Amino acid sequence: MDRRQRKTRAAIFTAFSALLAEKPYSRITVQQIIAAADVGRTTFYAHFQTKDDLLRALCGELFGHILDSARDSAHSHGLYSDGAAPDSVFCHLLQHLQRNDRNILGLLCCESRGLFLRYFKEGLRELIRTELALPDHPGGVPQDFLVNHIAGSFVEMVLWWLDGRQRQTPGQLDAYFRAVTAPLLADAACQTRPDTV
Amino acid sequence: MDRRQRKTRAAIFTAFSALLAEKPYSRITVQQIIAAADVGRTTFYAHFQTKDDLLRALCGELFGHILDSARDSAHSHGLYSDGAAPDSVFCHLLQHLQRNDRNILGLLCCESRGLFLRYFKEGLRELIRTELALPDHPGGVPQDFLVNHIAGSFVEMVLWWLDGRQRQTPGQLDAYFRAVTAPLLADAACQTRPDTV
DNA sequence: TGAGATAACGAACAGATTGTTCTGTCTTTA
DNA sequence: TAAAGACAGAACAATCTGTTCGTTATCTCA
Repeated sequence: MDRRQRKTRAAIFTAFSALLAEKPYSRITVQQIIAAADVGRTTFYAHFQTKDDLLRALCGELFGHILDSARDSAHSHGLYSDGAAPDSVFCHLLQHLQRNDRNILGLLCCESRGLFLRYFKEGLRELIRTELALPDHPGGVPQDFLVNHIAGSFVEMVLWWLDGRQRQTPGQLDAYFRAVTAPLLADAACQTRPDTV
Repeated sequence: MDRRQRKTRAAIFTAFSALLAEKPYSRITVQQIIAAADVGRTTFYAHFQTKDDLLRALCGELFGHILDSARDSAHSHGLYSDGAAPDSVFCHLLQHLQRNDRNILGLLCCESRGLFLRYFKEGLRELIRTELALPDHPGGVPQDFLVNHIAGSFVEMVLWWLDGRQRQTPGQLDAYFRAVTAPLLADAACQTRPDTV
């Protein structure tokens, strides 16, 4: 990709992120974005068809990155690790978040986080579906339901964590998450419910 | 409240709901709302400061209603019923949804459902916090986390149900929900994990 | 190194939306 | 019946959107 393109694209992403940190998505205008990015109006529309399009691109960039990383981790350790918590993929994801790569936390804390989490959850579901060998019908519940439940629970946990000013470490959160989801997977190739936290 | 006010308010709500059924919230303009409601521009702004304000009011109206009803049900049966599934509050909520009171399903299916679910979840959390006697630290997990997990899981389940064209009955869903959450509450005054579904 | 291709700029545009203000009419209520 | 309040209708300035134009700067490849 042309260096000029990369520069403007980056400038727009940065400006957009900064704006999201201070006002809700719905109140951000293209005007403000191009002003903050110091980019011509024409240029913006050459890169993105609309503001929603920009949002999609940003989400793809951010979550694609950490989910790919998680997928790699899954291949070496399994979705739920069988030993030390820090090796689990969920813990891996949480560590990524805490490290705040590319200011992803800023976006997940902003008023419009619902928009981002929708993308995040979609990616998560895909990850769980492909990487975790789920039992056929644990407790009489369809697999599809279970995948949604696990992905959804993870996202809800992240929200809770963010709202609580991130007082827990990734390790703690991972333990909580295991406590509420691992029992459902007792049949699968995963750790049994931890008795201490 | 003045009958005129009630009529206007109702007309706006109805028009707004109808519009939400056919296009996303972000693409609905005040123009369209007042045209559909057949109401003067001035009148709209006399009732609602902004479009977001209208959304808030609608959510309060809708969810306030079914959550209050659920609260009553909780007082007579407990949050998880101890016998027949149809008596549980969660099942009660699901039945409310399925009955599609005030076209609430239309709103939860539309592209902007994220906005509505935020309100719904907030109300749910309050309901669970006040109506369910949770064990202190089941599985070493903070109560607050558990409340969020249960409310969040319920909302995620509803989403899943809606996306799947509502193929399950409230009774089935309630059974699924018990299967994935009841084990966490084994210590509390609630049913143990059902072994058949 | 030079020329063509590509990206960005800046200005300007019509069309639409927003929230407000005004005046006049109708309905409620006291 | 009279005052208070709700509504309609029109018009408003300000803003935003998405597009078009001609011009300048930068990249890429021969």
